[in-house]
Amino acid sequence: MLYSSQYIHTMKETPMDAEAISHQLMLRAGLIRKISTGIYAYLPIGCTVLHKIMEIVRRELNQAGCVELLLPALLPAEPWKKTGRWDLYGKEMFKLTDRSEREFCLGPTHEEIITEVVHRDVQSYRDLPLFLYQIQTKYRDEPRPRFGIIRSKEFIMKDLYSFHATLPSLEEGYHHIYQTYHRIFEACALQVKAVEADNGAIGGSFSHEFVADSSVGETAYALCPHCGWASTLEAAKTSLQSNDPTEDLLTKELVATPQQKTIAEISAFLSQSPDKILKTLLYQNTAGKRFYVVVRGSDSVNETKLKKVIGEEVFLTESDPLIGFLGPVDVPASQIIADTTAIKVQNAVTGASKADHHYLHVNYQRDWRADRIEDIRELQPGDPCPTCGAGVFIQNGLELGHTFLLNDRYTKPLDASFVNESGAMQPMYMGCYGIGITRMVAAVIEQHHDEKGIIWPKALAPFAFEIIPVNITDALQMKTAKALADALTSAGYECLLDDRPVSAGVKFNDADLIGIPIRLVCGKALQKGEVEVKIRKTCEIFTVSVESAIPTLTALYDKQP
RNA sequence: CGGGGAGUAGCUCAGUUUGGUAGAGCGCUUGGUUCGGGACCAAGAGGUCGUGGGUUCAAAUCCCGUCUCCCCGACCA
Repeated sequence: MLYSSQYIHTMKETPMDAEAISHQLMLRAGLIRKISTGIYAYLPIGCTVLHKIMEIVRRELNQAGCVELLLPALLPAEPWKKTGRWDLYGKEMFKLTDRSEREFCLGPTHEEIITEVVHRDVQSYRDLPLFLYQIQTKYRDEPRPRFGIIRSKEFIMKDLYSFHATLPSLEEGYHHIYQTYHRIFEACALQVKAVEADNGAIGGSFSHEFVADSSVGETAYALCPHCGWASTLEAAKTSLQSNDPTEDLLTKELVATPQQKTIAEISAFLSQSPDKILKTLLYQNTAGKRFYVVVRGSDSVNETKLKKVIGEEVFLTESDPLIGFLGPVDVPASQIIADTTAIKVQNAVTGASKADHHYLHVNYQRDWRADRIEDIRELQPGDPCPTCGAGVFIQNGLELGHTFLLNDRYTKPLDASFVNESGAMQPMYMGCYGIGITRMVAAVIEQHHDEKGIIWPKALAPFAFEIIPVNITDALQMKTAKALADALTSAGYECLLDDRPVSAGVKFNDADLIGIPIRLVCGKALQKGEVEVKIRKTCEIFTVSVESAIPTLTALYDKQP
């Protein structure tokens, strides 16, 4: 393939509005172009990489017994209404109507529609289990798209759905896909961890996120260095035990704390450490019902955990005049949700529900009670690992895949039932498993680049070899370059021959930017009958004779990661 | 949704304070000299200064509206 007949437009300067390294490199190397916020076009070499990823995903899934199909991107509203997600999905869903005012959405995900399809065709347990997947563009109206294709309004996802006759079959299928996912990421040279996760809006019982190490990750998760346990903060149970020695319970005391609203201020003003302070947060549901949420001053509430406990959407109230001086004393226990650690704080400091005042020496049972005592605090670095007790780390990563057990969350409302072995009707058990294909491109670049540009792992490289005749007016250089390209191509390797009439430096820098694994230079060494070989990843350079080049190069390529 | 910043040539940006004929570098075109790490010389092309209105003899510049884009935050009492 001649460079001049390809469509590769590199940029010397980094576009101002690109933050993440992968975003900058994709723009500079000419893989993508921005069309609008969160919407990108894939230029030919970006498109090639995308296809390589899709092929790996297909190969591994097909090998694992999954079957590909293609669902529409434009979806009717009815099934979404049946499962309640037409409203639940909220503003993230692109909704539209056709000319006769029928309601549709651009699919943000496809549980409903696949369930409808399967429901029509599958009537017997003999047809189960079933693993169906598609590679399809998804549409989500993200509140804040960012980092190029990492968080965008339109993206390509591989979504797989499994259907089962029994729960054990579902769990077996889940683990099967879990293993397959590790193989997929490994085949794409991605370092990925499986992390216990929250099920999110999709519903279900347990779940994992597959998270890539990345500096631009938006998924915070806890990791145990000792046993390897990992969990997103939204799902992480905290097993912190308060082992304070028992103190004498002192008499509750009202103190003036003018203008001292934050934990930091009160901690300084009263010389109390934050973990001796009770923080009271006021939440309300959409109907305006109040919830007083109590955690230690040193802790934060994880709202995902809180919402799960409450069982509905709640919002932090910011307008109450007593904010800064709220406390659980004298609040009915039915309105209080306390964290498990909060009730153990003895002789605590807390707001007095009176402006500019706090109480000292407040104690659970005696001074306040909560009807609900739950794990709602966010895990903090150094907290004990729930499985082995070692101190956990917290780090960020980039979510590439997510697996869920959905049970009958969708099959029941959509009436996707089958006749089981004993002849009875029952809803199918369902699992769902996604991989962000477009996001993987960015993740690979995040993990494989240097200051000069991208370093493609060979499984994803748009070309295996890049051949550079230093001077295209030199007949010997061009002839040799073309001969090498032809030989490598007929041996089954994709080659890019940079035939542009530009200076050597331009070609070298573009080659480094684009990141083809092996570069061949036909230049001054040709006088000795040699071509120069550069390995992009290691920057190692050596020469080989033209005659022995092909076997040497193919052997070298086959050894590349 | 809240806050901050920015829209001037394909890209990066200057010019705006203090109103007076539209600028630079890179890129692009043509010719020549170069030819192993983003070469040089010469000649060119390219912008209704995001957009609508207002003030003024005169607006990229001042005022009001509007659109788009980027960043940060999305509330821890």
